[in-house]
Amino acid sequence: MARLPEYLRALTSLAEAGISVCSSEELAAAVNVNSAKLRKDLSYLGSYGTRGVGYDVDYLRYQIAREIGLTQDWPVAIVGIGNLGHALANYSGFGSRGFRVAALLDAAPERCEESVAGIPVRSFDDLDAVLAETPIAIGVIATPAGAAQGVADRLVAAGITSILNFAPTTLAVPAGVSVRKVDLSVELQILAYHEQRRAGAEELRGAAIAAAGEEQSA
Amino acid sequence: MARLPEYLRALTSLAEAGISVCSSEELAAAVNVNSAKLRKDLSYLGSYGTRGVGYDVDYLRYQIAREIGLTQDWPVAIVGIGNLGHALANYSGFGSRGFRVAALLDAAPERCEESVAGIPVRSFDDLDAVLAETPIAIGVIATPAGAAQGVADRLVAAGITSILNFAPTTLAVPAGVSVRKVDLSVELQILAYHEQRRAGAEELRGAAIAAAGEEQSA
DNA sequence: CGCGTTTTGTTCTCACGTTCACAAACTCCT
DNA sequence: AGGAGTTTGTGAACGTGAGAACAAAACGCG
Repeated sequence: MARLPEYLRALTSLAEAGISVCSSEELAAAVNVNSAKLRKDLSYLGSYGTRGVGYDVDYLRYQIAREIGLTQDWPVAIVGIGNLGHALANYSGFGSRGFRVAALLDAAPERCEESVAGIPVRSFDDLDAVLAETPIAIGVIATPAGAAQGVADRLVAAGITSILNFAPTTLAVPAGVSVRKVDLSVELQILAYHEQRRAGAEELRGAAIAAAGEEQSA
Repeated sequence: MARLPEYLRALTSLAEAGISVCSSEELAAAVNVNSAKLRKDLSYLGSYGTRGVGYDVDYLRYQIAREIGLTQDWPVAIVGIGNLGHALANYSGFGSRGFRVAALLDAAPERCEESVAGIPVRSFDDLDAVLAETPIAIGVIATPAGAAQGVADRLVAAGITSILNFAPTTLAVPAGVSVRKVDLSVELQILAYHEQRRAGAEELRGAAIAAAGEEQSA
């Protein structure tokens, strides 16, 4: 389930606050979900709570981390070291959960600095050589939209089965390869849509009030 | 619907390729969705296709853009000009669709350069003053997790009703405020989960084959 | 002008996810 | 030890969204 990471983060917050036991109600409130849904999600990975008491924060944290696979190391390669690639390479939250930036690749490595965040930038053409040196589990595409599909194809051909795509394109990949997409522009458009609907509703309300006023005056 | 932006992008691609008419089947293939679902989505905003022919690319593009609200200007403020804030301010895809970075805010503006991408960085304490100078429709939070809720509260208090949150926290906001979340770490964890399941399935297959072999030999 | 072909718009069915509600189980207090 | 109060885990209803199938409509051709 896609909610497990959220639960995990909330549990980590609780643990840092010194709380060692919490109820499904409390945890659900922290993640803004229904408590029944949360309990069902947790029950899916086993009965790790005690009735009448709640969940042991640290124990549940470990169980969720194990379910997600965070007990192992996930080496990540970032392709495309532009503005976004830089920011991603420097992103501290990366390493905190078993994810490790193991390689930086760019079509034109001479264009950017030789190393970013202490990691050398290699040429994307050397992909196979890099993979031979260090295993890579997840490829992050931070290239312009035009290059994304080509990069994805080559990553898949090199044996990578998990891709996180920041380029504003829908990638076509064979079955058995997971792709997650992060798209700034889509999120903004969704916000704009709701914002516009709110504005439209307000106008309608205003018009209705005006019409009511006219009716009264008529 | 959250798929409209995807359709819009695919249509733009088609238009750039010089295609002026397309069927629901073609468009659906470009976005990796079922054609019936696509037709249903489009019919929700009116009957803009012609049976036996398909959809006029430019016309449909305009209709979707109008539905989303992209025919107007959406001024955006970015709060938190760290690594990510920099990258966002410089992100070119921002302006392409009616979104315009109208203000950059940071708790400590003296820490970063005076201006990023040609836009001056103001102090977040001057939020009200900035809003008085220039209208802001959408607030983008690119601060560390700890500061995010406080920033959100102040944005909401200042009258902003749409927030795009890049900080790894779930924000609590009053009803009537839209929040979209972009969370790198969650996406990676979802990928890791699937990757682990794939690895686990492979092991199980291997074990089953081994067991079958043992059975045969027994 | 009418028929066949193509493609939309829509209806119906189904499956999934969410929510409610309750029984089982555990703790605390007397 | 027993009962009251909590809280989990889960079975059943509910609503929503997805997919298949079909009717209506537009175009082209004879």
